[in-house]
Amino acid sequence: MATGRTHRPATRSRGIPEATVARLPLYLRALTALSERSVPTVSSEELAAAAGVNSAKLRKDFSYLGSYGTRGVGYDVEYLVYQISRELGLTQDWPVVIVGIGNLGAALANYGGFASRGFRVAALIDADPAMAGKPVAGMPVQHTDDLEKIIEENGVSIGVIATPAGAAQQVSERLIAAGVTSILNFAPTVLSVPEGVDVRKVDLSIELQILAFHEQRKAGEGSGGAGADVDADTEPGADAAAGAAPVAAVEPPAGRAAAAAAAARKGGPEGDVPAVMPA
Amino acid sequence: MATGRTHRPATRSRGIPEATVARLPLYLRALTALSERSVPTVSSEELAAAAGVNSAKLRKDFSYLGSYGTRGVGYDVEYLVYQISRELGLTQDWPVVIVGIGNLGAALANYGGFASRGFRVAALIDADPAMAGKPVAGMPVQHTDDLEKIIEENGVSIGVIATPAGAAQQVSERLIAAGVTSILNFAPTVLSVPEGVDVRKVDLSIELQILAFHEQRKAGEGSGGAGADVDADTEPGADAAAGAAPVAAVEPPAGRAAAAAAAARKGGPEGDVPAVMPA
DNA sequence: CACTGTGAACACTTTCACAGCT
DNA sequence: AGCTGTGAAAGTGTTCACAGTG
Repeated sequence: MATGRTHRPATRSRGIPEATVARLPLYLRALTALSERSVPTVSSEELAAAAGVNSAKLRKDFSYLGSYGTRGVGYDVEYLVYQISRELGLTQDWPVVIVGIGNLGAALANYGGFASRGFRVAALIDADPAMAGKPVAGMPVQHTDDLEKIIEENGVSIGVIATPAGAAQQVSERLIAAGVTSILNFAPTVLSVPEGVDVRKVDLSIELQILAFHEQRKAGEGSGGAGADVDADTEPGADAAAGAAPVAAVEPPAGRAAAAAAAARKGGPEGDVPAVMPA
Repeated sequence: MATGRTHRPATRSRGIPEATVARLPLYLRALTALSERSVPTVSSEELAAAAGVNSAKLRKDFSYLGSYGTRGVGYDVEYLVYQISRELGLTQDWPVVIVGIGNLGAALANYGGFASRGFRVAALIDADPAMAGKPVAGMPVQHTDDLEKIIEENGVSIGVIATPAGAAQQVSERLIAAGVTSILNFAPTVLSVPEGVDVRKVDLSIELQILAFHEQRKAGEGSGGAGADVDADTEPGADAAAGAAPVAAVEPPAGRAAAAAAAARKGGPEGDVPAVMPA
């Protein structure tokens, strides 16, 4: 148990590390695939490979759930599927609402994996009156005016926000006031929410920017100010140059005034990073 | 990602921690907003609040980039925008291709923030011949047959996969063979790629499952230890919330046979967690 | 004085390596 | 013999608190 920070009740340690929780869905997916192929048992090694992690990590993760394996044999697939599902709360049904039915919202609504795993789309909500009543994914879009009613009547506690950035904060406040306590936010904004409400964020441009950072490292940078590509991110086993990365030279640093000008030029036509979808 | 091997050169390295890299886009977004309001300087405290992190973390993050602030004053907004953009590689143009133009692919193609920040959609690619030529986001969809040609001609090094799960691995292999070295994967599969290729994953059902886990904690389970929640990001506001969360009790554990049966019952109609979009 | 920049403490995560069970 | 489960070590990330500076 290591250093218990404050006093954790010595009961069955219910404290599953966040990093482990984030991997459970991965294991579950791999296990489900095995289950469909009627594979009865897996070793930590096999399952880890399927989930894309290493086996020590997997075993450690499972050890937080309990001792569900059999030494010398491995894990019973069906049993583990059940245990992980239960741990994740997927043995109950979670009604969710999707707010903002643009391209992205529609894509989410059509997402099959939703229904198959304990989640049920209870309603699609959009602010555009022209959308109201239109069927999306076999379900009529409802107007934002009814948001509170919909949340309450369906006992919704998880909301998905797929609105433009400008609307997201307000939508989140209405969702929360109506009883939602978990939000999955696709709008490119930081939501500020009261304690006790969980927010997870999915943000395309952040992901791309992180990729660009690493991509830049791979490309050139052999010499000069920035130093060698220290973080031996990986060996260029397969020649990174193949793709002829863009060569545009980075403008050299300059005095603050000049730099500021350069930065200002970048200001796009749109305001802040705009919303993922237009309506 | 990179198996960090043995000794790290003790040179005061350019090694920016991954966690910091992941936050730079957040800072950049907040700074861009300030820049548009012509705010000349920010303190770490203010900027941190806008980005949803705490100020110590922000200062530490910036310290990896260099000393870009002024003691007693704060940071010059324009200057920081430029420095972070440069660090992230956004001063150059990154052509990207999107493969799989279903609902999600179309949503991504229409995503405005793409273009405004160093990323340019070079092509939309889909396997459906019926899609070929159709305009999406003002751009004709091209057929998968031409994938390699498109990648090479445009010098694309970043690919976005928005295909069904079943196609993702193969698509990634073709992208990589053609020169792509960074992939943003929206398909619910673990991609296996050679060393030197970065993959980032965006997965709706994983995010929902993580939310469900925490949601479940909030609902029942009042007695046990774990009380705190995930991410205490912003300042505590009103504690309100108080939603009526679903109360359905989790089925009690049972003997292995019974549990397995229960688990089996859950097997969804669809195969594995299906793709986000139908292509 | 206000605010940055940073060493040092602390907390969390991953990895190692092996004891222990079947 | 084979594989799980887990302490302990190593590595990463976060927070504290204050020295240093404009």
